[in-house]
Amino acid sequence: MPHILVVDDDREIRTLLTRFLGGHGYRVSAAKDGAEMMRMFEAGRIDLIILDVMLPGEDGLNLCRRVRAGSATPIIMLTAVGDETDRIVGLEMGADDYLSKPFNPRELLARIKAVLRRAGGPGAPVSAGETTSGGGRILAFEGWRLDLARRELHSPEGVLTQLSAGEFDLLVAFAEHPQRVLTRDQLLDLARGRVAAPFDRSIDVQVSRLRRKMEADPAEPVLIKTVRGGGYLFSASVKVEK
Amino acid sequence: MPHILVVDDDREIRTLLTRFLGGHGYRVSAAKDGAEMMRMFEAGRIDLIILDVMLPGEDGLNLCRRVRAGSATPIIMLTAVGDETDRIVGLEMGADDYLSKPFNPRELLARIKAVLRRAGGPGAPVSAGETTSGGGRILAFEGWRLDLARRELHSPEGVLTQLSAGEFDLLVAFAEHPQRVLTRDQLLDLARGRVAAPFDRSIDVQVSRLRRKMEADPAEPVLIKTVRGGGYLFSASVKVEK
DNA sequence: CGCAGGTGAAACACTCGGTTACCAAAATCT
DNA sequence: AGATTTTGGTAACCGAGTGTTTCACCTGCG
Repeated sequence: MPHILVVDDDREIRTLLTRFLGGHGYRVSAAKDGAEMMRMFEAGRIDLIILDVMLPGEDGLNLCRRVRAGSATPIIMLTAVGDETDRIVGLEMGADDYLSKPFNPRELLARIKAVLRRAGGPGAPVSAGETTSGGGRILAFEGWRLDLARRELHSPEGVLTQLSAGEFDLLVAFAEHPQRVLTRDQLLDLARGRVAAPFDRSIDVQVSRLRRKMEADPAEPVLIKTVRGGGYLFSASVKVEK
Repeated sequence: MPHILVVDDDREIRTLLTRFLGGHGYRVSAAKDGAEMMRMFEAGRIDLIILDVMLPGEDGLNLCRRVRAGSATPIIMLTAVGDETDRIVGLEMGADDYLSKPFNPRELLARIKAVLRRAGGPGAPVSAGETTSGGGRILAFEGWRLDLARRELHSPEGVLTQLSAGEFDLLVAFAEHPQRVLTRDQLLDLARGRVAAPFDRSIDVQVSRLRRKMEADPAEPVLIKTVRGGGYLFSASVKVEK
């Protein structure tokens, strides 16, 4: 069930889209401005953002660029009618598609499907002459290199470090939200896409396993710090490479 | 008398096309969704499919792919006006032509004739799993070369590696969707054109056989990685050569 | 100083995936 | 056609990965 984040300052449009997309099998969250959007984007696992260009405060184009700086999450921009300029700038900023207001909901649905299909679906085979580099990002921190496309972790010495699927997913969750305290709930959502059961300790165990593989001294963790009563914190600064 | 299958959820378009094409010497059947379409397609001998992209339930692009998995029957896609994305994806999925709505019936007629002429030459030989447009493509990755036309795999050392038909199809499915987690369902659909039975382990076994032939150390696979709870991932980047 | 809640770690249980063996269907060879 | 080989799928076993439980320990507090 893809999770869509709708960003628009018009309350009516937000409720309309929430209801419409919800009725078509999507999980929908809504934000009314950039600040709210970034908070939600960093907290939950978002599969696609529908982003109005005209927003109070920071505008949509800027937000688009900021999201793109650290993530390949698909973005569909909503532009004012016939505003060619916004459309072009939007695509340059890295938006995946655009739609001018007022729009036909069915058309929005079609674009959402198309964009999601391109981004992660089974379709979209490689086209001739291209090297595939879809979401080929590499996250680099403290000498480590985390290759999201190949699902590989390379140590500072350059050796391939074997991680289990769960360990890898958890590390990605950390590396995509560095220098922030993440609760066990958030980590569970980001890495496993599920919510915590009472007395759920699985994240603790996985953190411990990650530390054993990555920390010089697992008893004195440097990369993944414990925040008592809060959760865990990934302390390295992360650079997005590709 | 060629038999055309029209697939569109709009009743008006169906009757319009049925009457129009019928009047021009074609036998026409109509379906309102994917399920109906597949039923008719499998029941009768269909010479050409006219397929709307936007459909209730399974969408046109998916249907196109499913038909292509087991047949070379020509397909003309109907896309929403100016939807470049759908058009491109549609052609990648193996559609033979596209037309954006609303269209001129005479233009549709011209395209039908053209497509049938191209397809229905001397017998139109089909090999399952082959994409129509991608005649002589070679997919290259990590030194390996996968020749789709000859159905041959050459190792980095240049030696011909023997693969069974099923192994070859599965490898093609992987190489056409690199660096993406593919579920067993998707792989079964892509490589075999069928859906998974409960407790279906056939993909696992085929993956194991592929690894034995291609991985330096099958116990620590580098090319085809396992994503526990998710499926498999082809981790090499692929270049299309011809 | 004792207590309560929080965390790390070891041990265990359960699930999932890799692999082998085997069988039936299909292809190939006499 | 019949025999033989190849191939693909199923069943079964085993090991790896993941979550739960438990206990020890630590920290902060009364």
